[in-house]
Amino acid sequence: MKITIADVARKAGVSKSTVSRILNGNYEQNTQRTIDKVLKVIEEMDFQPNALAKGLKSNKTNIIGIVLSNLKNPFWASVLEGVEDECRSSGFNLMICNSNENPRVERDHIKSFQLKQVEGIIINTTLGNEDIYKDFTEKNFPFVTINRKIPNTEVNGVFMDNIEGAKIAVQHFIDNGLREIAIFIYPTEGVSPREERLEGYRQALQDNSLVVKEELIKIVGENKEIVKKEVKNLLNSHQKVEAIFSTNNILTLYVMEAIRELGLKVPQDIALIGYDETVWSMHLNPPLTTVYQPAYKMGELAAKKVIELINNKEQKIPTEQISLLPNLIVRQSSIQRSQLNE
Amino acid sequence: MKITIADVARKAGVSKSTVSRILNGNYEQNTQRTIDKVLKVIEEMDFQPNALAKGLKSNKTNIIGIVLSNLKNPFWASVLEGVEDECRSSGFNLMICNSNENPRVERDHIKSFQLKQVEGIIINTTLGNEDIYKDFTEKNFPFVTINRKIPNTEVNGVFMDNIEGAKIAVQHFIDNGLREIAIFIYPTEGVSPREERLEGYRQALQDNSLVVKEELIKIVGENKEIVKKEVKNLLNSHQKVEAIFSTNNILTLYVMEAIRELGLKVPQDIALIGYDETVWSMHLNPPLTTVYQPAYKMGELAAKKVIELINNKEQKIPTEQISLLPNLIVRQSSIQRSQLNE
DNA sequence: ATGAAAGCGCTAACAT
DNA sequence: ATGTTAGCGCTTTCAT
Repeated sequence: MKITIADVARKAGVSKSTVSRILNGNYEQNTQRTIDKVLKVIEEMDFQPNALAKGLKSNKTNIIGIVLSNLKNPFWASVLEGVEDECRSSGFNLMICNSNENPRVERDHIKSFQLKQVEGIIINTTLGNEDIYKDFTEKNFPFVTINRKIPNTEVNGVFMDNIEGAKIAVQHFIDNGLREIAIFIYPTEGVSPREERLEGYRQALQDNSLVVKEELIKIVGENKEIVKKEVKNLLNSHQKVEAIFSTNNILTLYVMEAIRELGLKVPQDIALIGYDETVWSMHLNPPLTTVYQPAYKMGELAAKKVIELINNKEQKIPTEQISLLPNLIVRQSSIQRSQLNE
Repeated sequence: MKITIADVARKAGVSKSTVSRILNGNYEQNTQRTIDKVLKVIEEMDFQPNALAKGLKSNKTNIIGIVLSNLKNPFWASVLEGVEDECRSSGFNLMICNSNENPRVERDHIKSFQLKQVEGIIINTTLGNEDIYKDFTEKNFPFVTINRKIPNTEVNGVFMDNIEGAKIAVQHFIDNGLREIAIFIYPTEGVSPREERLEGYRQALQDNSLVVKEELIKIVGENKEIVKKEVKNLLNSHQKVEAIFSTNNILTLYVMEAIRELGLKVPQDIALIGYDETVWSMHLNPPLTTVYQPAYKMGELAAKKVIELINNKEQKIPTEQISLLPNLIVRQSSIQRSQLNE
């Protein structure tokens, strides 16, 4: 049933080695006649070399594994696209799985990738398996983390500069004359992008000699109703709040809904900036100012890095942390009426 | 460096066969002592069986491949999640790639999957490689299409009932007293979901004895500005239009933007229904009525189907087409003021 | 209850 | 310029 290299060799009247050589482009020493003959037979028989056998022998599978923690967030779709494109253009296949933020699941997936002999792994870590990451790095196994930093561990990674991202958002508010700026953020829990966004928020205020008011820092979960309640409480309190910096794309939708339900207008009553540019940002009412993160680029660079590591396994390449700069996409949600009319 | 079954055998003082048996749960005829001993050594050495060798020998890789055509659309993220979950719980790994709607790329990916000996393939076809699909089906190779139907070809597939989806949307308009209903749709180009949505639109009108007005059928490309121009032309013409059925989630955002720019209100001036429920639908202003499609379910069922085919390769299972029903999520965008005040 | 040995399909060192 | 041969790490039949 399945055609092997031996079948081709027999039919072409040559040895398996010759077929193998030609298959792999080691033409140098072959007669053009032989090459043509073998190629013709391969074509005729529609021969498909078995990558398993090849991989077993050569220790190269041309497979990269990626572990994501959340497929639903469009941010990750872009990252995945970047990784996929890069893999494709470099001739690698991509194995994907979803840890769903569960370290146990992540661990299983990594093990499974190893059994399958993937040549490298890209991961958005759940921060529960540092021992594995450390082990990989020590063993020189091609491994790249994305998005989340791993504390106290020198591994290859591609990250966003989240401090900067928060700073440009808050600075933009300040530049527009807003001073009472609240931040909505998920519990940081050691997740570096969250910690950094909060840190960036603080820094931006301090850089402008403004005091950081703890009551304007709203740490919220993913429950929509609770988020909305927090927004309403904040805006109804005697706290003066002029602007909200919402640090997650879905969270921002909840915030807007709450504001709308209060009968308040963005940006006239309250200015708003969201984190992560999405397809819908510009279509919200009003169009939303967002911190754009180069997600596709992050995926692409991560893939490039693993591939570089794979192609240079002999050399011990020093670990590298790449940091990508976000930028602000200014729309109406963040600009007060006075500016709007200029 | 790498530990093999031979190393384990040596250390445990047994043969490779014994280790292999125990590894694969063929305990029946082994002494408990041997089992324990071998298991202990496996544990101690942290032995990881090489799936390549296993696959080469056993002709089973436990890998499924999926070819998607568009990673960015959140609809596909849900599908992917369904596929991934099902694969995981059934012990399969998932290889993913993106055809980007390009049949040539799709073809390359499929070839590549075959070389890697994937045991089954799930695909959202670009409709350019029917020969391959037919071939797979004839050869009894586990193969399932999703979302798009392949004309004149009996292959396994999981689809949405797009005729029904369009009908419930249009019927909802009609039930609310709206008669002049326009549809915005991408060029059908043989893509079954588009054809069916258009068909469903026509049927719904006819079922209610309304005439289908060709000038209310707007076939548009993906260019935002052109879409907006079309919307404006339509609403500014002396055509009476009471409602718009927008058949794609991104398209709907463009439509809304154009309406807003015209100074018209949804739903008072023009009612609107979009296709595909998304995270942002409920947060638009006004909240958008959408046709919800069970995307996760589609992914899950497709994966279940390939796995079923994989596990029963001997039997020729007749091809099956599964159709999933969408349903309408009613929000304010589709309900005219009169209803709103009830 | 366990072991020996052949072989899955390929590559590569060595031989010619 | 091409062929021979010995594995890669595993499974599995056949022996014992």
